[in-house]
Amino acid sequence: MAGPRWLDDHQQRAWRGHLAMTAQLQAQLGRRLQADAGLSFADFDVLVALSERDGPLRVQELADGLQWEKSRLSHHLARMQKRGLVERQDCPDDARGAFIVLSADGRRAIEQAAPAHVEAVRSLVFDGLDDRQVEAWAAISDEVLARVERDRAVGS
Amino acid sequence: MAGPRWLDDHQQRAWRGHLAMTAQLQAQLGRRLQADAGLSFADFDVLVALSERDGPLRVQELADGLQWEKSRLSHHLARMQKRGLVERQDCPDDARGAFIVLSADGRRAIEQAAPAHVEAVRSLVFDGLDDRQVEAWAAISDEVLARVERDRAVGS
DNA sequence: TGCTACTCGTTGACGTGTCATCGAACAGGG
DNA sequence: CCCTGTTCGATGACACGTCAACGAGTAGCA
Repeated sequence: MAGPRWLDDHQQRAWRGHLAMTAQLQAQLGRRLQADAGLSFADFDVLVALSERDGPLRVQELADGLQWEKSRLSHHLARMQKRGLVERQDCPDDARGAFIVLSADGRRAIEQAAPAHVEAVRSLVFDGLDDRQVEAWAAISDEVLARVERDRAVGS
Repeated sequence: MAGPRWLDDHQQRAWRGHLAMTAQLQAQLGRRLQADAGLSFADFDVLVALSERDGPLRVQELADGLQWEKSRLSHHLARMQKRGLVERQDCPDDARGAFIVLSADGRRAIEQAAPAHVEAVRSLVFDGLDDRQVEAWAAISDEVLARVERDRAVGS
């Protein structure tokens, strides 16, 4: 069972803690969002991205901003459109392309969902952490993200 | 757009960093696992749980250990059984129940996959963090996890 | 024994994510 | 203008996760 370079006890503990925490936190935030506003976590991310840069957005731009694969976004937008959360407009510059805009319902949904979601993030996460921990957390995430992206670039 | 109790800049930065990091890290580890051993992240978790407590395991025990919903586990075990990674035995004590055991292929798969996976976790995560950061990370995860579980208990 | 209530694990329906692939449209060089 | 290669976004097939519901078995109690 012992390969070379196993994890030491502290690393093991941190890693298992991270896995458990992310899974449970994600699930709980998702459940709340669903109960409060009928939105999934993914819906929320799309709506936030659309409302931040208000106005039509190309599918590819949206995918870049969300760091989603284009096919995932295409499927998701189709479902959201069917529910009336977003609308498509065709793109005069490029006949292949499509613009995505928030519908009135979509805007209503995000504006209604956001306060409760932010409050949930605050109460589940930040109310338990002091400033030093928040800084440390950001630094850790940045470091790991940088490594993952380097690795992704190499592997491709 | 300004509800009561928004996130401050540091919190915002930490939160977005966390979301991006977890998404990318999970995806990258999953891709590697898939490429190296033909396993998904979920397969890996199940196989680890089965190999840690060597021998037959009741479905519910497995679900508790993994913190998975029983239906998710049932679906997943069906797929893994179809691929020959696990086997079922019936349970003499309780005719409703089922025992799950690692198959020979399953054991081979986990033993082959584990070293590369651990090495990936090390190189993507822990090689970039010092001891103090690892401790801080574990403390943060524990604190958030405790809050989520309290919240989950209340809400139900 | 017979009744009720509960637990075990499975199932079906449905939303979601990934991969490979597609047709259509663009871009640039002959 | 045509040809070639690329990009845009959509699609089909399939793996995955959740919810509600189910049948079968168990436990408690009269």
